Amino acid sequence: MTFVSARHLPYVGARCERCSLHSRCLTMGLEGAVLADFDAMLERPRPLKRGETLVHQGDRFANLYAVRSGSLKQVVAQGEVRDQVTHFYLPGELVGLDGIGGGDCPGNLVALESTYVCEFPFSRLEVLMQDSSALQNRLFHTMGEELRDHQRMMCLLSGRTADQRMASFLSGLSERFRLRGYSPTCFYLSMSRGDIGSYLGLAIETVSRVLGRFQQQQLITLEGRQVSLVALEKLRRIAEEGAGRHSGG
Amino acid sequence: MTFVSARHLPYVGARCERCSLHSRCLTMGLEGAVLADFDAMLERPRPLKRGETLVHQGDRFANLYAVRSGSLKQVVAQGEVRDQVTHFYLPGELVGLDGIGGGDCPGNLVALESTYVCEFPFSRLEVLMQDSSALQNRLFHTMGEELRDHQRMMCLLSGRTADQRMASFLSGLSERFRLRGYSPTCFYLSMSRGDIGSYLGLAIETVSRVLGRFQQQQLITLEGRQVSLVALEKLRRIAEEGAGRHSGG
DNA sequence: CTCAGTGCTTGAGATGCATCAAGGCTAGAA
DNA sequence: TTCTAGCCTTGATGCATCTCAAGCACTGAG
Repeated sequence: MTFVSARHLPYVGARCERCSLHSRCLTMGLEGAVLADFDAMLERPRPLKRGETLVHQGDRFANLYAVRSGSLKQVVAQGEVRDQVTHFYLPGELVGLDGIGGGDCPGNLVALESTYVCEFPFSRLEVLMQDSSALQNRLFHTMGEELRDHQRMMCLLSGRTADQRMASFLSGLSERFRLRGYSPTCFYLSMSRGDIGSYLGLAIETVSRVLGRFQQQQLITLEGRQVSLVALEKLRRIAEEGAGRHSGG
Repeated sequence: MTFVSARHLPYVGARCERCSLHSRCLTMGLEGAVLADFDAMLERPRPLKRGETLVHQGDRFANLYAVRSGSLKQVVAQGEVRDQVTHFYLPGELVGLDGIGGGDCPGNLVALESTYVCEFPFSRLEVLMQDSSALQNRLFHTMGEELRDHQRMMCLLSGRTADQRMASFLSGLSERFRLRGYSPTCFYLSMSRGDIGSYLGLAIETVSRVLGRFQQQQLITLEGRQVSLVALEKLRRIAEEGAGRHSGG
């Protein structure tokens, strides 16, 4: 008989092969023995409460995480500069890739609501990957996607108006929810206006004003953090409009 | 006797083990047979002329590249939105990671001056990595670093003043040159003011004005594209000052 | 219930940077 | 040499967004 640490409650029932996110997780395409090995490797820590920190900036890098339910934000503090939100993580997304090869974790990971994650020790993942090219490919692909996401974000932050950033943010969330089987037009913003502003490079008042404007223009409806995208196509168009700052028109 | 394609001039003399960038390249830590396999895998295409395109946006992703000498920029075109520079690559840096797992290349790669690269077919790299955990680690680490770079860039673009961006850009270049054995205080900007502006999210006129101001303040001296960082420490301090936009002070 | 704290909204004014416009410098072609 | 084209600089102006300030709504504690 073995004991389970206080931190790791026995989610004995949980198994990758039965997980609804299996096909969107690192496990995509894994089968049989490899999937079993993978499953045996991971931990399912107790759920995080809203505001609780999963990983602290500067912690030694050791694990990747997958969000099973709930959501997280990554917050980076840089010296005197005020903290900045660099990422939001939704169910089915892989967390912690930016710590790989860096020795320690580049930011705090904070739960935005009650959140369940799976924990993969990276050192064991490395071993598994040596035996499974499928798993190796999967992780490389996921990192490549994250690089492309960051690139899009850099383009967004550099030379787009507040309206475009907000429209892009909302339609981006919509797409991520849709891909995971949730409603693409009606969802709850688990992050505060302040988090959104920090992420988009806008003052909190600007976030509030833009959302208000969108509501007036009947692009969205808003009740607190519950948002409904009434005119998703128009939002998309705003997000991709040629005329931003720097655009000469 | 085999023929060499017109595109691939016979740099027969070049070998990874003798390359001065060996210890900063993907090959870092590789030895013996693995290094020889690696060497055998790569191509050394003819040098690119200034303005020449190594990879076109939308090309099928196939290769990673390492800069041996010269420099490149990555330019991303997004629909109606004007092109945006998302990256500069200096000698010893790995190019193309953001194409992994994406099917096609996310941006144009354009030489800023006469530039030599090495070309690694990614499919062969994948095979080599199955045999060499050192190589696998190395690539993961490099991708992790690139993610952290992007993160820093996102923080820079979101909520920092023009002066801070420029100071950060210059001290960042300085550091990259230093790490590669070049002078950290005196170097040539192979990119135009327009490229810098696009990269930093500033209008070209602003780039010019900020550089002028820095020169007046005796932080740098400037002759065309030749720059000398007179007060590198002050630049670093400006780059990391708490007071930016959004910082409440 | 009151009170304090937090998150959000709204208004008024300040400002950093983009934009528009003009001119200078350099390199290459004729 | 002159002409042209890029690239860069400098000045004047306008505007998007930040900042400051006030007030509302909600929540939890006492």
